[in-house]
Amino acid sequence: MGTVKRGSERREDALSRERIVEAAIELLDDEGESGLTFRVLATRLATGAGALYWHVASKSELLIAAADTVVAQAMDEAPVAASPRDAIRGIAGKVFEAIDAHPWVGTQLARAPWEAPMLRIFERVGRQVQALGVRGGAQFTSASALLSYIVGASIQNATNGRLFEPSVDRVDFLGAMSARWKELDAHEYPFLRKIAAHLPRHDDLAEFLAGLELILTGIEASL
Amino acid sequence: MGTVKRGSERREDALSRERIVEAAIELLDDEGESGLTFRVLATRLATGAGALYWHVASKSELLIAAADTVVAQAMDEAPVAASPRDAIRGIAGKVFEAIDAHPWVGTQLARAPWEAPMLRIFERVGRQVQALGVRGGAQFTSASALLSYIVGASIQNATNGRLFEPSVDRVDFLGAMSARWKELDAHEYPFLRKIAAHLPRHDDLAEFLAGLELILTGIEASL
DNA sequence: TGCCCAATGGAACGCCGTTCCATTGACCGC
DNA sequence: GCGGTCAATGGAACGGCGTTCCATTGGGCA
Repeated sequence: MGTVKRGSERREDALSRERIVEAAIELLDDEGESGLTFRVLATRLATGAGALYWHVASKSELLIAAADTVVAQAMDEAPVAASPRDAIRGIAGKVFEAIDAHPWVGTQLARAPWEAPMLRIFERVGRQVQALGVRGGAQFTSASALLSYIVGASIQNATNGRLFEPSVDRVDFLGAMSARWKELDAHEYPFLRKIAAHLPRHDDLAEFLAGLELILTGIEASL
Repeated sequence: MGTVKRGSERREDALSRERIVEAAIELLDDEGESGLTFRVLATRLATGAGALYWHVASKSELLIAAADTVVAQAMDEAPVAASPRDAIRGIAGKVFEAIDAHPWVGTQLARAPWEAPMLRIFERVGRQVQALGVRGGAQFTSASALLSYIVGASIQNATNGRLFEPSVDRVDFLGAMSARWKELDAHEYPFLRKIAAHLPRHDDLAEFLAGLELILTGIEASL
């Protein structure tokens, strides 16, 4: 092929920011947050750790880029909806799904809440809040509340499957958690002890969406 | 003093789990999350890093204990209230305040959402949800939604003051953020660009409590 | 008084993120 | 075609981390 403006393609397998981010996402998914290491990443890309720094400034920048890629894709996949309320449900569901599939994205959003990935979600939610008929400063309030809930709840959910070995599945995890709650001090933790019984048969996504409805109802009630 | 059951007091300045956790909190507050190091902590306590492991199993256990101490104190300080709704406002406010004063607590809650500190908050919120008249499975849904919102929003707020140097204050931070939002792509980010103007004069705590009202309204509407 | 063992603290291990720099090899002007 | 230039590479080295190991200590009890 002819000349390309800058650097062009040295080799077919040349390093590039995209290839690095892609490999980082794979590694994070495979090995978890502690599995992402410049050395391991370099090995997977058949290069040296130093070379990565030509394309990526630091590990935290790489993490943000990785999270942004996942979030951007999730936002693109969010279904078009008839009503603003449905649109918000769709966006929330996609975020929940993305963080569930990539738990490290949740941690990342909590660590850097004002970076690109969070802004993407905020923008999408905000537009629908506008479409809902919310006016003025309440737009910020409502969109922020939705964002905080969506991300906060997704993070908590995603940790379910991450705490123990991958071999321990969700049902076992909830069973163990329920047992732990039942053993709490009766005087200090009456509420947790009482609802511990509900834990094993609760549906994460349904619970998440039910919580979302509460906020949506609150927003529409204050229109 | 006579004999004490176990180990007793070797010296007045003896190491103990409490003293270690206390020093860790100080260090985290002074230097931020990256400032907590077993070596630095040992130096502050005038001992060696290895000695700490006699009282504390690992760094992550220490972080949980530190966060739990802060959260427990915040919960103890939560005001008694006339109505359940006021009580929830009080609890939320204390959590917000605690995470604002100790941003590392927020990160910690996001990283380990099923540990003791989170359960403390869940219990307090859950009791008030019960008192509000919510029944059965909806208690879990409502309390979870409140918890996710309270913690999620507090984390986002706390990061405001942590991103840049301590010398950069809140107003400058919000101004810089607002400027960044105004420079976003006009086609991709219409909502953020529009509300960027509101950013510099928004009141964090008021905004947080306004978002809380949305959920409370939603909960009471579905009674 | 002497033993025991909880408690200590310093050294060492294997990682980490990051920096440095000698080397490569494709492109551009000649 | 040829040589110079410089973006890009990758391996070595640096300082610091969490954690482990172990020789040493010194207070309480038989």
